[in-house]
Amino acid sequence: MQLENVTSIRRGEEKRRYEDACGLAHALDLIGERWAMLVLRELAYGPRRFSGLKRDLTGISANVLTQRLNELEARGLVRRSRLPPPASVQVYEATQWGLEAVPVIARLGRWAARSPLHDPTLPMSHVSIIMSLQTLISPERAAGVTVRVERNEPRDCAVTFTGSPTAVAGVIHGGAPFETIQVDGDLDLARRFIDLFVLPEKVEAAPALA
Amino acid sequence: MQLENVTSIRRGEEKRRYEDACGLAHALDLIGERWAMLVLRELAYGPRRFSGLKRDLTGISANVLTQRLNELEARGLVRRSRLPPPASVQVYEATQWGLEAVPVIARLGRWAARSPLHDPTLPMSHVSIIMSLQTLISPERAAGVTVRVERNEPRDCAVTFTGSPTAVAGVIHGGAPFETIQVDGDLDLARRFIDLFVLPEKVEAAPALA
DNA sequence: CCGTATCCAATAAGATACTG
DNA sequence: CAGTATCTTATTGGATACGG
Repeated sequence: MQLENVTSIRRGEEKRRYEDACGLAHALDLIGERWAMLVLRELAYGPRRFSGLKRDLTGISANVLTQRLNELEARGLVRRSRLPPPASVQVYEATQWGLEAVPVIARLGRWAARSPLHDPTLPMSHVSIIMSLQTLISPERAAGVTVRVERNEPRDCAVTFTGSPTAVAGVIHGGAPFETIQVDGDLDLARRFIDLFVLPEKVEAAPALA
Repeated sequence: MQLENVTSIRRGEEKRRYEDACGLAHALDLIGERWAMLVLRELAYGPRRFSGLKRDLTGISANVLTQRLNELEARGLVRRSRLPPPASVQVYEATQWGLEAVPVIARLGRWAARSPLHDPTLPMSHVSIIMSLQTLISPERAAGVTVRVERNEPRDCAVTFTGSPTAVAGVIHGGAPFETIQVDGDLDLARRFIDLFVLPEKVEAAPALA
């Protein structure tokens, strides 16, 4: 009985930490658990509801999502808040500091895109495709252009790309024809927009097994 | 029997992946397992032997280290090689692509150093303190200075800092007095060297529990 | 609909002993 | 030294049930 209590208390407090002063080890103590960085990714462009997170994080179970959100909140990366009436629903949003990790994990994604094992045909979340616009933009090609990325209702758009995230990614990053999704507005501008983004060069396949 | 075979085959092949085209998700498929990024960190400045890795990755067990190294090798991040005679020992070294992840995970470490939960008094590896010199250098204060970081025997050094990684970190990053370690050579240069490094500002403590 | 809690099965991690 | 083998424990995921 006593021992069981001790165990359960410890479980909540210390979990499985790296006992290491290295900043990276601490980063992994903070956001190294399974799904944690992906939860943060989903919060990159503003507050989200539980059900939306669950839907977009394909494969996560409700109890794990609850646990990750609680941990991130306790560690100061995520805050619960309530949308103003009439919505009045509870949402989760990243704190300022939590948002500062986003460009770093985005660069991690850019690094991984060079992997020969990367499969871009898998489903992806809405946030992922948006984030890819920030990480895959070519500084040279975008010289003189200011690209601002935000989540919003489309208003007065010169061009809109409409479709599933995977299909839109296929057009913007994979060179798929416009017909595979819905592209409205200035098609020439659309083509110039797409040209701003360049996939990083693939690494040669691993020598041994895949 | 048949089913067991299928299970064991699958275990080796697919493990527990995120089925997500997002680059970040793939990065976590590659180096998201426990210890993987820390193994990569240890390889950041050159090849290492198994026993050295095991010693510096405090708390890792031999079987997990073996598994991580095999996975990283299969994924093209790490290569086994053999030191030239007379050493002739087997070592692990990061591939070019693997090394490209290092600055990214280093930035993750810098981000985490802002955490109020970070405890710099914990033990740290030799690699960690070296890496901190790259991540915590202040561009302003180091303007005009070229800092090159490498692993090597000390040769013709104007200043040397000798001590445990934690103690050296205490002097360089924590403002501890020189007497806590061994500092040889030009003490004034040592002081100017230390001034190049600035810890990032702490975030205010998390509101709820720690 | 928005979560939270609980139970169960599958895996990953940790501890330890052991072998070439 | 460089790992394997084995056993135990912890975490994860899936299903489902439950309260607001």
